[in-house]
Amino acid sequence: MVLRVDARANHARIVAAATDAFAEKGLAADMKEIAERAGVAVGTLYRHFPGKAEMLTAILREAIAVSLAGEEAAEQRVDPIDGLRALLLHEYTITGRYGWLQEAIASGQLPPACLEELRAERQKHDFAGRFERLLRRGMQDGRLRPDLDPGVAAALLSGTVLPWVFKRFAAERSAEAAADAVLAVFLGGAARG
Amino acid sequence: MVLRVDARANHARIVAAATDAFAEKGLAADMKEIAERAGVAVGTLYRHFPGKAEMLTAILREAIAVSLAGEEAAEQRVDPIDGLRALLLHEYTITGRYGWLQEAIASGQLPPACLEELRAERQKHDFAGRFERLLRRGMQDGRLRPDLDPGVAAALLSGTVLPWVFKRFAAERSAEAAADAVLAVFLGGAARG
Amino acid sequence: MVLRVDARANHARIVAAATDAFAEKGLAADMKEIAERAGVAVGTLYRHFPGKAEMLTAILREAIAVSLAGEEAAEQRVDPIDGLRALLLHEYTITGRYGWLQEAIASGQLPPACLEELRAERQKHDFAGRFERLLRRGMQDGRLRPDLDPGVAAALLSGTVLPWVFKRFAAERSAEAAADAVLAVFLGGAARG
Amino acid sequence: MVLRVDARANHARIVAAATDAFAEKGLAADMKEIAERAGVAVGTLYRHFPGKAEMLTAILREAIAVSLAGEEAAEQRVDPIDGLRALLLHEYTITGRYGWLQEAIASGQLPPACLEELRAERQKHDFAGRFERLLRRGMQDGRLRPDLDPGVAAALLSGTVLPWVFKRFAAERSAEAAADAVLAVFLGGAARG
DNA sequence: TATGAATGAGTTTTCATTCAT
DNA sequence: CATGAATGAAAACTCATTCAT
Repeated sequence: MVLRVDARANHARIVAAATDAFAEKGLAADMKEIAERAGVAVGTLYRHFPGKAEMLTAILREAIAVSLAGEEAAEQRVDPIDGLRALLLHEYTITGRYGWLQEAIASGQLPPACLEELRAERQKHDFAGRFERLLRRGMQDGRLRPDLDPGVAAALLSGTVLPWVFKRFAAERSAEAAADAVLAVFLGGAARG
Repeated sequence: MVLRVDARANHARIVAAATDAFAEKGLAADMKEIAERAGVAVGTLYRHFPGKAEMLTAILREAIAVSLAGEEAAEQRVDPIDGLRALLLHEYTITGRYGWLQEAIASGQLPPACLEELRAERQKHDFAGRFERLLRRGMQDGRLRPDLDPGVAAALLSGTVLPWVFKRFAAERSAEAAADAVLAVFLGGAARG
Repeated sequence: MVLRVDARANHARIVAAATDAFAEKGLAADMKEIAERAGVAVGTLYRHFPGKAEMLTAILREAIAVSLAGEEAAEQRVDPIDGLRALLLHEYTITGRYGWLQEAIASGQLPPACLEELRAERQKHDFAGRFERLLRRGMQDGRLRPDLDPGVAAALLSGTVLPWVFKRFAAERSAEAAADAVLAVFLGGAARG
Repeated sequence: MVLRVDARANHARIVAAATDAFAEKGLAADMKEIAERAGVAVGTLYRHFPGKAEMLTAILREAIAVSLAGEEAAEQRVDPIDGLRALLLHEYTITGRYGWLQEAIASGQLPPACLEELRAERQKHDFAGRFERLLRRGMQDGRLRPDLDPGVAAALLSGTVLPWVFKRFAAERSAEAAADAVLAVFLGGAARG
């Protein structure tokens, strides 16, 4: 029982350390560094995960779990525009921690094993899809222009979530302020009244 | 002197092969594979570049050169909205070839040597900054809302250029159609009239 | 902590194997061969030393340490002629193990890094200088001719220490006999009475 | 005919360049560098020599040829002490140019092919042996002590010829002065009176 | 069970040698 | 013939993974 608790704590420490390491160095971060950050020996990593790929899988799983709650909550908002705001806010909140994963997935650098195992869950996590669904609801509700192309509109919003873009425009803003500012431009348009 | 023609051709073949390989496999693409794609022996890579890092630098330099022409032309348009369209169009055109570099730079995975050598040129190439400048001009000209936040607006546009976003929304569109569609949403806003 | 014993043993085995390999093949001896001689895998060499140059540095350091004790003891002899004999004897004893290093240093083939780091210690180890100092003392003491050129005399003695010379004349002699024989000729001169 | 002259000149230039390069960098000097020093392309080296080993063989052959004349002349002197002086002088004169070869042979780093082909000639060139023969003659003539050990005495003299020793004691002396100084100590002995 | 040293396959890099021009 | 670009085997080095302690 006590051991279980210890092991569980170690597991969490390792996942956290690996998440940090990957965020800083990309997938090339090496096992030695992860072990050091976690304060354990390399061998210990292999007691908790069969290998690097599985460690990534675990992080991806965690990322998805963390995301899903917020994403689903956002999508369940009655008002689709509230939903968009909540979704942006949620993604901005986690982009610092998990943005690298987004990039790694996007650029096809994750070991295939990761992706296969998580195909189903990733589907659920696909936030660009969620933006699109919320946008469609907004169009049906009459809150958004009926002639909007939801794919394109989702692209505009979801691009702001990627770390490189986010870091740039939101460097000195709270996530809330960032979400509000993006939504203002997005809804109101840039063209003069 | 005569051989220079051959060597020059090989050089181009190597740069092209490396660009492809990096686009597909990321920076982890190995020298052997690059050589095979270029149809030369590994040693030949090292006759053309001192090492992998310098090869990357060369590609980055080429990418910047290719980008700059289009980016500067776009920025020189008299009408800032024409400029935005031209800039989007230009970036969409090259994102397939050089998007991975954008990501690699963004996520800090390039060898430091690359970045140091090209700091100045990268400044010039910074397209998010160009979006911002064009937007400011539009605001001064009265074509865009005076209360626009140009940083945020630039974020919306420049996010659509990143490969992951671009691939998604523009999969079945020409670059022109994509630019027009993005601009339409961006200028007109998503909210109902 | 416990493993340190193992690792320390391995470290010694590696240094010994490398010393042998370099003695036989010169600096061109390759890491694979050194690993085989030491009975470890190549990777293990790199756990103990950052690279080949540092391995050489370690051997050089060891060589100097081994040399210094004997050389300083020789120089401290009250009787400078005893000192010369002790110094010759000492150098003859280690020339089989470290002579190649002497040659490598002499012919400028060591990686610059080695030399830089050990410049100070090498100064102390400079045995030709020690011969000279002992000779000067002998001249002051009146044991050696006052008109001797100590640099030239040191050259005669220190030349016999180099592996190529030593192997030739001392092939079938003990180090003691060799030192005595050299000293006899050196002190007495070759000319007839 | 004209071409022959050209080719011969090139051959000489290459041998000279290679000799310089090996003297500076040791056997690790690379073909590219030799070609550059000779002012020809690498390919040209291979027109003149089948490979690096044969180039070394050629240099060794030249070194021996250059040495032999002087060494034989020295050995033919009527007075064996004149002979010793002439031999020292001769070796000091060429040690700057060919000393590295002496070291390379001594430390067994020459490709076996070199040595095999030149075994016979090397025998003749063996200057330590010549010192010994001259010393024996001096002993028979009564010019040198009858109880001298000629092998040991030869070691004392021949050690001074090796580049490392020679550079040290003869840095600021002419070859003549060096030979005289060495001979003075050698013949007169270092001991007082 | 945790540790960290050892392993060795896989990369990067070098350089003697070949060969198209 | 000379040239210098290309070749590829061999060396240096890295790092995920294993395993003795």
